[in-house]
Amino acid sequence: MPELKVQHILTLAELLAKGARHNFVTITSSSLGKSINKSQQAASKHLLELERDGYLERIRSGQRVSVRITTKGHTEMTRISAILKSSLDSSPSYIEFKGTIVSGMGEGAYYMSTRGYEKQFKSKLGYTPFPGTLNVKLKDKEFIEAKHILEAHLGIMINGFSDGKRTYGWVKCYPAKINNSIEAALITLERTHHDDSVIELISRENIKKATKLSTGSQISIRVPIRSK
Amino acid sequence: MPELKVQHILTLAELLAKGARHNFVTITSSSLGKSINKSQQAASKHLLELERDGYLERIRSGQRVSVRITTKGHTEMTRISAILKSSLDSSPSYIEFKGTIVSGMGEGAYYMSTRGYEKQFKSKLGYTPFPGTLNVKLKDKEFIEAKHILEAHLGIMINGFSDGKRTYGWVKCYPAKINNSIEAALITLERTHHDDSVIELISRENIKKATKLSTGSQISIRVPIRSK
DNA sequence: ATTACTATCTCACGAGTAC
DNA sequence: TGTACTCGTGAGATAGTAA
Repeated sequence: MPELKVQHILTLAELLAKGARHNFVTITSSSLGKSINKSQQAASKHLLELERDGYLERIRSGQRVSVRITTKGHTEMTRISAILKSSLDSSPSYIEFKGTIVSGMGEGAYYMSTRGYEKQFKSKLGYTPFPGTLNVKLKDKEFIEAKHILEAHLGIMINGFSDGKRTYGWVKCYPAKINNSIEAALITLERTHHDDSVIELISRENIKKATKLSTGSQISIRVPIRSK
Repeated sequence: MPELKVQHILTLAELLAKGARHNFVTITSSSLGKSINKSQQAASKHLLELERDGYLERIRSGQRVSVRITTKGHTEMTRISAILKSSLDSSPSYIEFKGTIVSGMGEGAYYMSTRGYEKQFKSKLGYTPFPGTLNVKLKDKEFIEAKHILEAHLGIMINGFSDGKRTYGWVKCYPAKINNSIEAALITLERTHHDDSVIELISRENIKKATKLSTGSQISIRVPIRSK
């Protein structure tokens, strides 16, 4: 689609940067070559081809050669720049997980309702979660990998504590949306009893009840991330 | 400087557009090839090289291959996009002419102070120009060419008229700055008595007096243009 | 259906050089 | 100094094909 050759993009960018949009700019092929990290010959050929294809015009006054980008050249550069920019901007700002609900909300309940965690959830998450976790078995390798990527991002840290009898590890919370609607938090535990392919979620409500989802249901979890 | 190969830019852009910034996106080399207008083999090689150089990661689940752009890849694309954008934005928004003042302010005076022109100058330009024009002999071919480019842009049109005895052609005015300070207007005439290498300027004041410039002085004229 | 190898072709680049 | 030929080299593309 870009009928402008890829190799010429940087050359045009360089000329544009030198101000050749509206005015003729005097330039030598060797200086241009240095700017684009190519030889004098390559720069000369670029100019020749760009001129031939209508992306720039040249005027010679004896030795001096002046160059100006045509509207066509400018349009094309604008287009490419827009493609790049939009492909960068269109990146979704979330990490998505897909999998199926597994198990009950078994032993998670015990931990989640421990006093030491509950207080922190309330203050850092803004609510006291339903006592129990929703476990989701991830569908593919890529989601397991995504979990590692997620861990590189900042989450809400719930500190571990000890109640004298035993110690409880930290819990990291990542606010998330289930099926693009229910507010929840994906949690990672310092001491997990699951393997890598299972993630755990907590929420204000009993997720299964609130959503008619049950063991075996396919769900999607999206964790928004701030793309610095 | 871009250690990312130029040929890979569009490939990365395509993957980015498919959402591969944070999530693994499933893709085949032949579909990617179609997207970037290359062969399946070329797309495959691009993925291989981009992975080798750390711009993306791949995960295979049997036949399926999922791809995600790394931070390095994203950073590099952002950098290139910024280079392009800044080279487009940095374009000066004026057309510049350089030359030397010639002749006196001879016969222009007669026309400029004609009642039919004066009224229009006052209303369209905002002032009644000093009766006389400053003529500038352009220094180089590129400025003569720039004059033609200027003519493709919209100017302020002063209509021609007839006073019964004779007819007067239109005058097109382009507000300009002389030596980056004095407000003036470059004018082009329907019926000019100069050759292409001379431009005429009008101004509220007597330019020569106001600026200590005289015949033979080198001056610069900048005509701002709105880059649509 | 895939991916990715090998072989081949094309063309971008730089060296040398004419002008 | 300049630009821009020719020509040799190799990167990057495709065709064919194996797995």
